[in-house]
Parts: sequence; structure tokens; C-alpha cells
Amino acid sequence: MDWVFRADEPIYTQLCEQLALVIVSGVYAAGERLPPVRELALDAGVNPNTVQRALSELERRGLVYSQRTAGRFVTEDAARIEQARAQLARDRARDFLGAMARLGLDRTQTLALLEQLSGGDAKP
Amino acid sequence: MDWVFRADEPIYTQLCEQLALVIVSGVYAAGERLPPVRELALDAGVNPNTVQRALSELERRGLVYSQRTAGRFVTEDAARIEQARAQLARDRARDFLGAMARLGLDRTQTLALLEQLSGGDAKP
Amino acid sequence: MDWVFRADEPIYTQLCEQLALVIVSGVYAAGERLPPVRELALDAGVNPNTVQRALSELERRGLVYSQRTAGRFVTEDAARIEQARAQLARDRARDFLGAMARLGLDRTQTLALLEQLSGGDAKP
Amino acid sequence: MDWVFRADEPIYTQLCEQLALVIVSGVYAAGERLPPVRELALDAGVNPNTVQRALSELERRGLVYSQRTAGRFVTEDAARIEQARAQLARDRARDFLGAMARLGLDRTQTLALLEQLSGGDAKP
DNA sequence: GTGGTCTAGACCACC
DNA sequence: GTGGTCTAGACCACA
Repeated sequence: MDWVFRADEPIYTQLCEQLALVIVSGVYAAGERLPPVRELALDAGVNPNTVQRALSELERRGLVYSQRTAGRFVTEDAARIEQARAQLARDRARDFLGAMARLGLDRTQTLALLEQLSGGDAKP
Repeated sequence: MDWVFRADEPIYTQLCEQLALVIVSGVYAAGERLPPVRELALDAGVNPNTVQRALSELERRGLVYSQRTAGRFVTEDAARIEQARAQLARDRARDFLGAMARLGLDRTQTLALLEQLSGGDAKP
Repeated sequence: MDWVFRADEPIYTQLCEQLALVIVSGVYAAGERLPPVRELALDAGVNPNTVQRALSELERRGLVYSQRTAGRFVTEDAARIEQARAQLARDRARDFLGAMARLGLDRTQTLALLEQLSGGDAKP
Repeated sequence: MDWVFRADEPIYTQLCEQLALVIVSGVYAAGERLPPVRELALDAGVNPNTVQRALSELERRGLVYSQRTAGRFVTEDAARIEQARAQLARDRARDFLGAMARLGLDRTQTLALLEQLSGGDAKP
């Protein structure tokens, strides 16, 4: 993973978001064990406490659960993962529509652009 | 403006991108004077040279032009601005499709989600 | 190389021009590695940043490309080099015609002079 | 005038060259009075001694002559001026042929380029 | 006061 | 050791 953080939002929320992303993307499958906190912290270049906080939030959302001694695991509840995936997609889509609106494209134009884009690789 | 920079890309390119965005969004109209380099630098919290570099790139793209003593101005060529706007929209749309694909949504599902989202503010 | 700079044009543009010249002249062949930035800077007696800027412009023109760790290389695209060579020749020729015009020689007289000069080393 | 000097040759020779140029170009007509040394020096941003030296050389070549009290004048010998003009043109032409040779164009190709160039304003 | 250029010096990622 | 980026600070031309 390549962890990238912006300066305008707490790192732990961004970490949380990115972890949710890799989970719903299936990088870590349902029921799979997550890397230890220390390892994640080292990898992301942040403080272990920050990782802890992000994971707690994911736990609150029901995406991961922890077993005292064995570590943390992705939930085995596929519906939960699916729900999170749908939520992330919805958020992204909403952001996208907002960005396009700021660029002066209404919903119709945006959809038209996407249709057109899917056709083939237009030259950039 | 709220300038936010990520750590995975040079500041000057992000600055360039964000400036292009505010220009094509009409925050600075065609022919309008941009703030002085030093002011932008102070505002964005970066070195004037970095701003200079970003603006030079915008000048190369024909979005702005500079008058040595008077300052920098948005181009008066509306077509240029329109073209840049279309390009930015295309880039965003492409990124979006990629992100959705990573979330497991193909083109049809993505379009359906956008359609559905148009109705109103669904629960967050 | 003997680097000579005039005072009426930025160093980096002159550097760029002179580097283009040695490339299209074949001093550095297609695909060949250029000296490191720091070495060129030392050689030319300018700051490494200035060399960097000149090389970036050459890269933008497609005459050189850089590999982060290995150094900079002349493009392997012979057509690009040939195109640049033709462009330089055209520029030089245009300048020459202008200079001769300022000396009062029209096109016919200029061509005649060049023809005459071809014979051998006339007395200086 | 915009006086520009390189660093690889004594200023006085370059000054001499440029003064010869303005004379044979007719900026100062035959018999016309040249500006005082001090004025030229101020204008060119060099030491009056340097101007003196350049003018002495021009005097040696017969392009100018000095009258103790009245100042320096362009020679009234039109043939001398014409001869200098021809010499300058020859020098320039020789330099040009050399530069084109370094760019890989032989005399035939060079002449062809000039012919082609004179036709119209090709886009750069 | 504006844009533009240049220098000096630092740090980073990559191998 | 390589290219790349960034900062700090200076100077210049121009009006």
C-alpha cells in the first residue's frame, strides 16, 4: 500500500477511510486477519495510536472485530462489508457530482460525459 | 481559497491543478488579474518560487499570461478556458470511473448509482 | 564544451539552446547518457538548479528523458532529433538572412555571396 | 542601441564590431559626427577607455577619423565604408556556413534552405 | 510593487 | 550518486 495523507483532516479518519477501502475492495477478505497495529503504523509512517484509533472506528462500524489475543479480523458478515462498499461508492459518487457541478456540468452533462468516456480510450 | 496539498505529488503541480480549477470555475474570470505571486505564496503557505513554477506551467498551457510590471491575468481566450474545463472534467470523470471500478462497480452500476443519487439527499 | 552566456537572455534558455545544439550535432548520440546535472553545472559555472531548468525544457521538447536514479539520456527517437536539427537550422538561417538584410544585402546578393565564398579561403 | 557583450572576448573588440555595424548600416552616415566618448561609454555601460580603444581600432581601419577639438566623424570615403560592409557580410556568411556545417548541412543544403525560407513566412 | 531569474543549500526517493 | 523539489534570499528590469 501507498498511504497518502492530506493536511486538512485528521490522519486517523483518512487512515480509517483507506482501510475501509482496502477491506471492501477485498484486499483483506472477510474473516481474514489484519496486520498487527505496529506493522500497519510502521507501514503508513504514523503513530501506532493513530492506527489504533482508526481501527476502533472501523470496529464501531462493524467492519472489523478484535480478539484479545489473536489480533483483529475483518468481519465475517458479508452483508456488512457489502453495505460499507455501497456507502463508500455513494460517498464517492456524491463527491464526484459536486466536483462536476463546480466545473459547470449538471447531472445530464455529467452522465453524458461518462457514457462517452466508457466507449474507448480517447486520447488525453 | 483553502489550499491543501498531498505528500505524494510535487506542490507546484497540485498548485497548478488547483489554480486551473479556480480559473475554469470562473472564480477568476477571463481577463481578470490574478493576485501577485508573493500574495498567492503567502496565502498557500509556500515559497514564491513554487507559485512561480505553477503559474509558468499555466502560462505554458495558455490559461494565463503575464505582463511584466502589471501582474498576471487570466487569458481572454474563452475557448482556451473552455477547453481546459472540458479536459479537467474528463480527467475527473476518468478518475471517478477508476475509483468505482476498484469498488467493484462496473459502468452500468456506476451510472445507475448516479441516476439514483440525483433524486435528493439520501441519508448519509 | 565552452559555455558562453550573453547578458540579454536568461542563462537557462541559452543553456537549453546550446545543449540542443550539441545533441543535434551528435556530440551526444541518441540514447547516450548526459553528464549529471551537478557536473554540467560545475562545467558551465552556473547553479545546478539553472541546469535543471534547462534540461527540463529539453525534456518537455522530447529531446532528452530522465531516469530518476540513472541519469538523463538523449532520446532514442531519431526523428525527434532530426526535427530539432531542422528547426535549429531554420532559425539560424532566418537570423542570418535578417543580419544580412541589416547589412544591406537582399536575398539574391546574400546567396551570391555564399556561392562565391564556397570556392575557398578568400583573404580574410 | 542595445549593447550586449559576451564574456569570451574583450569588450572593446565586441564594441568595435558593433560600432562598425551601425556605421556600415548607415545609422551614422558618412561624414557624420559620432557621439562623444563619454556618452557612448555611458550608453554602453562600459569604461570610457574601452570606448576609446574601440574607436582607435575603427580609426586604424579607416572607418572613422578624429578631429582634435570637434570630435570623431565617420569617414567620408564611401568606398571604405562599402569595403567594411562587404567584409562584415563576408565574415557573417563564413560564420553562418560554419554553423550550418556543424548542424550537418553542406553548402548545397544550406542554399536550398535559404531559398525555401525566402519564399514566405513559414510557421516557426 | 510586479514578474523573472539566479544562487546556495537542504532534503527526499530510488537503487 | 542520481534526479527532483523546495526554501530563503537576493538582484534585476520595468513603469
